[in-house]
Amino acid sequence: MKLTEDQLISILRDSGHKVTPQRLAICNFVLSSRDHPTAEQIHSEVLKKHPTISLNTIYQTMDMLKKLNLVHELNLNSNASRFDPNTSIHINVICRNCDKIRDFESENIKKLWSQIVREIDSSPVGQRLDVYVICDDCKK
Amino acid sequence: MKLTEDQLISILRDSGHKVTPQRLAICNFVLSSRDHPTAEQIHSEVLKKHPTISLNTIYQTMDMLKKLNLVHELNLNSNASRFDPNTSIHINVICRNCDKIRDFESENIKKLWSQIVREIDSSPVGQRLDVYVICDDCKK
DNA sequence: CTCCGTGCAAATGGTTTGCATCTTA
DNA sequence: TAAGATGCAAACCATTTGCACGGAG
Repeated sequence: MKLTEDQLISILRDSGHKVTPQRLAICNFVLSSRDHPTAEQIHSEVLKKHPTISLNTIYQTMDMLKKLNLVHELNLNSNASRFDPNTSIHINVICRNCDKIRDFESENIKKLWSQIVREIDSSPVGQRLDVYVICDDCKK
Repeated sequence: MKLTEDQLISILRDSGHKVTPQRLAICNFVLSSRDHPTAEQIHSEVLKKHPTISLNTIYQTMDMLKKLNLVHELNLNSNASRFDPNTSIHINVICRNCDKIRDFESENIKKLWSQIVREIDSSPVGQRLDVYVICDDCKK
């Protein structure tokens, strides 16, 4: 995770949120995840340490993290959203078949992207770059 | 609409689909739309000419159009998907507040795309490029 | 002590499914 | 006449909402 626990706690307190063990557990898992988990997947992971935690709490915490811009939500064509702790400009390489997501970063692409965004006469508050592929596993 | 009715009918027949009045009505509306309508919006529009058409038929027809690559589906953070008849490479400028979508085209996007294809070691089958803004109406 | 967070349960609502009937080719 | 499309109703299921209780500050 790119944030230490102390940094995370500061961010929560500074933004007027209370620090609870459930919140810390959810944030620790999601922010260090490289797998773009669904709410359900976050839930079943955090259940291991907090056996009574509810899905509701996952959703509320993800709303909070979205507002703090610490995660992005990716709505895919399949039912469940996925959460991405990588909030820098990058490409989501997404398999059309199994929804697996791989992050792809490139300086060239960032440069071209910011050039294009400059042409749009509104100030952007975010972006999403998806490239759809059929992943190697699904090609078999 | 970029397709004549005859062209549309040929595409349907060639791909093994029957041509029904409902299908034509839905396709005519969606493919000429510049508004990224939801299934509900398509439904209430087509109801005017076909008072018994069901939402189910809208969904099935949109699935067909997606497979024919005549529309793209955009899942947004709000509940309902929107359908985009512009399947060329472009940017969706989306208002974070009201979900209004404006298409943005630029020569530089093609440059960006060929760069992406060059750098990613899988052949892309599609893409989605979003820029999120707060639109002028919502800024007020 | 007060407010916010948590967790349970119920509600919501877009989308999907099952199936009988109708239509196209 | 056979395969596929339509339309109605019911099912689905991720997410949201309401609310009483509990813990952080």
